[in-house]
Amino acid sequence: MKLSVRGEYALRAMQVLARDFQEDDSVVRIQEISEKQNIPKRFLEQILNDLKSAGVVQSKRGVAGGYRLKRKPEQITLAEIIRHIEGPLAPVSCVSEKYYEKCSCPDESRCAIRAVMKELRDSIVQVMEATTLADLADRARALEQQPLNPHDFMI
Amino acid sequence: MKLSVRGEYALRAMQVLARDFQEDDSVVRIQEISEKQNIPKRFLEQILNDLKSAGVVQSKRGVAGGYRLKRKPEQITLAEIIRHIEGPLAPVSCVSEKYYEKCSCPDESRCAIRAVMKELRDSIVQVMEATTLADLADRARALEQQPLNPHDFMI
DNA sequence: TTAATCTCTACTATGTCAATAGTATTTTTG
DNA sequence: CAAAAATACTATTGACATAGTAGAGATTAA
Repeated sequence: MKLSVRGEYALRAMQVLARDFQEDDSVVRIQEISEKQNIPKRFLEQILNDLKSAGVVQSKRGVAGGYRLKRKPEQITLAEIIRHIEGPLAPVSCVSEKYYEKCSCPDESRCAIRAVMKELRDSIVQVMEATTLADLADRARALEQQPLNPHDFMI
Repeated sequence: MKLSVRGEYALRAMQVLARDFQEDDSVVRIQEISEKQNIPKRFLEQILNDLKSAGVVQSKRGVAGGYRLKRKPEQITLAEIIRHIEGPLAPVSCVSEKYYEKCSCPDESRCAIRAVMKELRDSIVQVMEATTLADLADRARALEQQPLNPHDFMI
């Protein structure tokens, strides 16, 4: 059920771009994202390049180059990012809406596991479609306000 | 976010054992599970062996040998099975209750992604903890009643 | 022209999926 | 009681995907 490291890095990189997003053409260097998030730089390059072909980010080459979100943070969901990096959100492909593949079981229509996996897919998709990069940035800003570990504030 | 093939096979095998479960000492042969579910036999052996050390099934060797659930189907959840086969249910280890691991991000307590992943973990755990092998067997029986593909019955 | 940056391709290491082969145990049968 | 057959058990191996590294090239600003 785990996200791949690739997928996790992608989300963390997008969180940085979302947090620093401005309407002008300002970009953030790979180096900077890499340092802020402890992500291996060369690996991050590949991931950002993927997200570029996916239309999530755009890049500027050369000396003052870097990456920025191609659309507003409100218009990019976590689901979109993960689908481009990892493929289906569904735990098994036979319940995927966007990447359906027949599974090896004898009769999908009578597979009880498939029924449960559909429920699971729905809850996963629900969360990932509902959360945009803008939400992420808002939350990040809120968390930055807290001076200490949030556990200390739980009543 | 995908289940490994191993995990999927484990669930499908347990579905068979749950469906055929009886209070006596009857066992089901690997061969039979393998045929019913189109799972490579030799691979299934390894998976069932894992589930044996996990205390989910028990085995009987020799001519009339095979596998059976070690406990009643009501007492085995999908969460237990997947945790033993795959490890954490959480999409990233830094939000796992049972298998927590520090992640590489600079400050977990201020990571917005982590907050979202926690929500996701909760919905996943909710479904997997709530579903027992008895539920699966009930659903399987109900689906067997339906003569045709359930899509045909949706209004 | 130089330096900083992204881009592209290739390579390595590790882990997972799956198949293969052989071993150990139990029941049946002669 | 011993041999044979059926079954679970264990270890090894190869193919493929994932994670990460490396080098050379292309583009841009100063």
